[in-house]
Amino acid sequence: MAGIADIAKAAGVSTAVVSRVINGDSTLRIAEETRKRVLRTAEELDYAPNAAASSLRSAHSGLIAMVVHDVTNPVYAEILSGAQHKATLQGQAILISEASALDDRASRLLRLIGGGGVDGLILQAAGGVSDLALARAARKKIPTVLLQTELDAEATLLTLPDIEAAELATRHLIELGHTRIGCLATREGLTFTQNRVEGWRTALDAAGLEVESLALGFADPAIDDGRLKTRELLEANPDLTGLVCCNAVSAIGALEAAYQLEIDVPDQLSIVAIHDIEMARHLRVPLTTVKMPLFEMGVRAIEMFAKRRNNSAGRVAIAQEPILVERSSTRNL
Amino acid sequence: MAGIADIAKAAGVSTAVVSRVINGDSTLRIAEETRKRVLRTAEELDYAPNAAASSLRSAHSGLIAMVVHDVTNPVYAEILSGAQHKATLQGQAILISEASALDDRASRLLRLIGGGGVDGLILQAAGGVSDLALARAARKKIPTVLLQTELDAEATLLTLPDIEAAELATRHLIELGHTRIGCLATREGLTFTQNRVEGWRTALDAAGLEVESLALGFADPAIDDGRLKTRELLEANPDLTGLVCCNAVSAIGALEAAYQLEIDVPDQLSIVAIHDIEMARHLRVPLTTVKMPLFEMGVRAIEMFAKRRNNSAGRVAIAQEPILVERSSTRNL
DNA sequence: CTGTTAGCGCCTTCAG
DNA sequence: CTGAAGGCGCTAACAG
Repeated sequence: MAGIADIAKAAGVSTAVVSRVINGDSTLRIAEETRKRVLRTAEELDYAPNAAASSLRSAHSGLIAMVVHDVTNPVYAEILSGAQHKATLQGQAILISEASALDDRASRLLRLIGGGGVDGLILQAAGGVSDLALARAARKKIPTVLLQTELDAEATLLTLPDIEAAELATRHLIELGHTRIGCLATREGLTFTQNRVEGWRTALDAAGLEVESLALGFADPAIDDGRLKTRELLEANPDLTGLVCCNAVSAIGALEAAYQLEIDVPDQLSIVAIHDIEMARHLRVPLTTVKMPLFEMGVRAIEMFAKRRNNSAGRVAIAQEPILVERSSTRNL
Repeated sequence: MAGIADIAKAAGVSTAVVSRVINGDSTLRIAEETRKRVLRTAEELDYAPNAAASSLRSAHSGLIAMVVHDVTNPVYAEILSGAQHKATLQGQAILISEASALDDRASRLLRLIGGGGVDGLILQAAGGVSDLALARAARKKIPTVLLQTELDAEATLLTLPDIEAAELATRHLIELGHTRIGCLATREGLTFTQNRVEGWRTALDAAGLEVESLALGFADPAIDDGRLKTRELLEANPDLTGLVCCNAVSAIGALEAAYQLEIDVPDQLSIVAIHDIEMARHLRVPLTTVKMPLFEMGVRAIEMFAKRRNNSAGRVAIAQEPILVERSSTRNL
């Protein structure tokens, strides 16, 4: 395992020169020939800088940890995709983990977070599972980006245009002539849930429609929970003709629920979902969705760790507008 | 940022004791009281071991890199899920990356791989993009697990029961009375592609059916490529009544192709897919699939890095049997 | 049983 | 313009 010293010796220079050549130190004035020779020698000896030593010395690892609830969720996958893409461009790599991994006191990720092993932390927080990680991060001054959910004033909150998206979805149904429109929201109490519910309410209000408080349900972003909660919602409100699902995954469950209850979509019930995952168009009933800038969100999350160094906390809204993608799950009344 | 020295001083012991107490060194005989005190002091000072220093010294980082083609692919997500789960239990964390990230010479991941920054490498290799990473890994003696695809004798090859799965899928169609059964395989040339094609052939042979070589197509695990290649396959072989798709994602494309060609599934064409992703049951036509032990594969991949230390290369087959999950995309002729 | 000490491999002043 | 040297924080071997 060739080290910096070996190549210094082989090239007939000092270790300092090697280090600076390798790291492309621009303040270094050196004969072009020597530079070439150093590089060549490094290549020949198959030199690769030791990652641990380098981070020990430089105090940053080039690693960003991303903590999500369920690595299997296609919505998050889109975010990861953006994050991974941008991270690569910035010379960073991404550690992925489910929030449950933080429960274990001895979890590696927790140790990395505590011990400066990561340069940044992206948290898709909900429910409070990751509070521990967050607390540690804060104490250690690790730059943290919160995805969509407020948790702590120290971290940057990155948000999607939730209100707009929900309004757009609701308005679409209204324009199709629907007047009794329910909402299957995401988990209760989260910032973005509140915003989406607000968007739904606002759109109904603006159209002079009555907001039936019973027509609001909450489901986790899982197909089965979506199915269950939609079922309850539909049974409690048999007169609904439109449903805004705040998450595409739970919307799949909603479709399922309607199917089980023998409610035809879209003839008897129109459904719009927030998040335009790829599967949406291939479902039993191709889903009308509102496309959100998820990939972009991943990109922005990573960017935060590059740009920053100055402004830490605060909120950053992703400006890109949500877009309505009409498919077959909605129709005029 | 409290260090080991601070807590040693505060607790009135040496740094060595602190280190060993913190790391739970079982060979250390120490008064229970002292041990408690050290732990308490560490807690009070909010001590967290420095990750870089620790890996520098101990020569392992607790990081496993997993390289896949497309983080958005639900099949891989299942594998990641298993890997993440097991890694957490083993006190390791997972670095995720798309293979394209390795193209960049300066990519962090590549540097980690070269510079001993990761303890292991899991490669879902195909096409050769990741050869560079692999070569580096081999040179640096980083334990590597290849997922499904043979690339290099130095690495452990972890395989699914591909032949059995394809046989099972094909046999299912045969039992339903089909005699003209095509195969939409995965990318040409890969080990597991060959195995699945072999399974298809074997099953046909065993039933005394003719293998029409024209009825074999290859598609990448993407919906659109699946659609395209199925279309070609179907147009070249209009008499097919059954199709074995070697990948669930391309199978979605196959469904799409049939729909576009106005071929009814399952009335005119029965489709079985390998890999039982969650979406399969929610598709336009709920897909009959062969469930493979993907989660298990993730778990096993990670286990390799714990158990090993002795046997490096070789192949490991995941024994768990593939299971047929009947849904609506297949019917008797 | 506990403490002292010598690096792990690199980067970065500071002399030369 | 280049080389020598001191740690970064921790661990493992070796004294005491």
